[in-house]
Amino acid sequence: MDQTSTAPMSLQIKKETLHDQVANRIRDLIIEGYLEPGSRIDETELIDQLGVSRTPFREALRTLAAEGLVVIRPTRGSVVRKLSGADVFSMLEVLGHLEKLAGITACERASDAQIAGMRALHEEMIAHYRNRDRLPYYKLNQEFHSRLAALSGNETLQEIQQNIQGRLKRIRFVGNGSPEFWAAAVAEHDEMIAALEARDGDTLGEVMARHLSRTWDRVKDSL
Amino acid sequence: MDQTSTAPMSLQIKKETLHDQVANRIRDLIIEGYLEPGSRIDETELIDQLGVSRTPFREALRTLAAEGLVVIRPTRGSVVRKLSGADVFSMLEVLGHLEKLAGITACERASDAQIAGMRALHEEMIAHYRNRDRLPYYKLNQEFHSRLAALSGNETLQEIQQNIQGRLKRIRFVGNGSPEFWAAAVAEHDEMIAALEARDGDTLGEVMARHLSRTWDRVKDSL
DNA sequence: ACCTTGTATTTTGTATACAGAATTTTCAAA
DNA sequence: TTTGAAAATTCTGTATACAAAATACAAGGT
Repeated sequence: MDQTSTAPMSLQIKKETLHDQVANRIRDLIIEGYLEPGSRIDETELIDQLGVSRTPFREALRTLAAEGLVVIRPTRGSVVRKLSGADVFSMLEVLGHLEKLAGITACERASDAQIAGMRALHEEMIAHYRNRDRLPYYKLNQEFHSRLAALSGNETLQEIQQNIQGRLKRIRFVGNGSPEFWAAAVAEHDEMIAALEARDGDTLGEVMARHLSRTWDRVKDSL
Repeated sequence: MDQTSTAPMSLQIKKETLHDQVANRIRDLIIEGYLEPGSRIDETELIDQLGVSRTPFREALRTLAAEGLVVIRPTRGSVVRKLSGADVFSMLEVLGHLEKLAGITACERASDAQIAGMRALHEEMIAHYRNRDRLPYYKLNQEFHSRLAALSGNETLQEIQQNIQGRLKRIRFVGNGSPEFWAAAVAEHDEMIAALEARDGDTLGEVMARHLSRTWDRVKDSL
């Protein structure tokens, strides 16, 4: 996750199995919109587009189902999960509380170096914001929130945050909002960094929660 | 969930696919301790014990892996996931905050009938407690927490609560604690019901959080 | 025309076969 | 005995084959 850290990284050559590759590929296809929410997943078609057999493909589907990205209807095929407004709201509600918790614990548990790293990331984001580079900003934004979750030191929190973030990626990507929303988001990130540097957990938690409930405003119309 | 409700129930015959059955079966085997945490899962052996072929079996394994109950090490077989103390702590920390949220929102969103249902369930639990019937109490306890999560009206919260609860089942079952712990747990449930009936979200949330952090005390020595 | 019923086609679920890794065993040399 | 390499065996990953179910389609009846 943190390539620049000094922690000893495993040199293990990662051999990714086919089903993992397939799962990753399908995830991307969903996020990038090639597979539309609600649409049926044509096994035969995707299989020979990907050039794999059914076995790894189906295993991948089951993984994605467990992650909540697709829905498998027994004997009736699979569908890209379509999120209702209520679904998204509920996810953001949970995510808000989770990130609030992450913020509070991060203030207690993070090292100074880690906090400095967050500041650096934030500056990078601001640079992209100044140039109005949406995609790179978007990507760093994902990382910003992931890293903050990591600073909580709570692996379960991280895992769940990752999962929900994954489910929402598509929607956030589409409903990336107006210039004003963007500016507000940047301002909120500013507050977060300040609170984190001051190790003011309550404030950070409060900002995180607010940030997430704003996200709902930013996104809700594109449903 | 509520079989006695007056809502029209679907008459659909539920056809469970083999891999779902297998996944459920393996889940039970893990919870009941036939498959020990950390032990390798012998594919060949389990396959002919269950009387299924490898395909549904492997699909089931991948589901369980996504749920966090087993770990699949590429080309080196699968293992029942063994939770470290830190794992359990992190899960309970998250679960505590989630259930706190559930409590707060339940006070806002639950109907009087639903609250009465919780009271009834609580009375049942007390009856089991008086008779020192551990297993039935344990089962209703799971339901108590699930139902409370349901009252939040937040599906994502429910889903995640379910998932974490599932991962912890085995451990909770083993470390079911001393009589004093049990009595304390019952007392806490008492507080919860009272707060819920008073629709006092803050108090309920506070009790939920406390209850979960006590759970850590109840369980931590059995790791 | 529209619904029904039976048939063909497609699609899904499961079993099995095969290839390539990893593990275990064997056996010889230090 | 211990060590190391090679062979044998057992497992895992993937492809494919077959069966059962669902869907699409067509013919016949109302």
